[in-house]
Amino acid sequence: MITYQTGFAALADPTRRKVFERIAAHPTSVGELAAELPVSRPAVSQHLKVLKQAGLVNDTARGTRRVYSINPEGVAMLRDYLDLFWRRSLANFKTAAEETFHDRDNQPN
Amino acid sequence: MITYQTGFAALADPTRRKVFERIAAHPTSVGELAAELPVSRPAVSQHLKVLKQAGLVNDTARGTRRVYSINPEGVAMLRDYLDLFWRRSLANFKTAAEETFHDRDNQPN
DNA sequence: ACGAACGGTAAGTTACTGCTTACTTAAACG
DNA sequence: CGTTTAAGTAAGCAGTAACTTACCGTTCGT
Repeated sequence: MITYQTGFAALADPTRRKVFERIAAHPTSVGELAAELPVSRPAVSQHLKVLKQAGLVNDTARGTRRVYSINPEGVAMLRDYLDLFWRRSLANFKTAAEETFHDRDNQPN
Repeated sequence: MITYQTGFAALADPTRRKVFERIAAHPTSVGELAAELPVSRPAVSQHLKVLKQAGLVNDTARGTRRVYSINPEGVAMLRDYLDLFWRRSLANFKTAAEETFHDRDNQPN
């Protein structure tokens, strides 16, 4: 199942985020990623597994290679989560400011 | 410093995300959070420290209490990161589809 | 059919993270 | 002032996470 948990945990690791960003630049194979990064190929494989289970990437068999690309749905899900709480916090600021305004004559603070 | 690293890592822990969400609902004190969650008060304190260093929350002294609220800037930063890669992946899909279209006569596949 | 290329999996090690209890600090208030 | 209330800090422990090397399975080319 794709959850906020798996999504944010996937992006919490710096190496894995680099993998994610390279794939976002253009679809990439496992070996190509491993060549660009300072970790072994199995490490990249493990990171890709985590990213895939988080719903952040897709993979396609392409001969003996396996090409990974970004899954926009998972990315959008996390973005929308953050956007929700961003908007909510702005709304809270607004009402808090209004209450302070209304109370300013009664409550000298 | 506020980074993607600290931000995503902060939201990767389920308890910490609950803390974040409660604060987003309305500014809350440490003790109040601890009363609502299945962890000790020091644990909540430690989570709040991580969230604050990640730039996701602010705190204000309020007598002996300390009230935490959401920091919209940090939340927006993470949202914008995800939005960028979301848009980028959609653009990639589009160009990939166009290339497939152009090649359809030459490359039977 | 065989070898090479590519990639996933297993097992083990090291480092970090989240929790607890115990202690310290700071503000309010009689 | 001393006590109470609230919260941050320290130390220690258990679980997890990110690597490594070694191994196994598939697909392509000759």
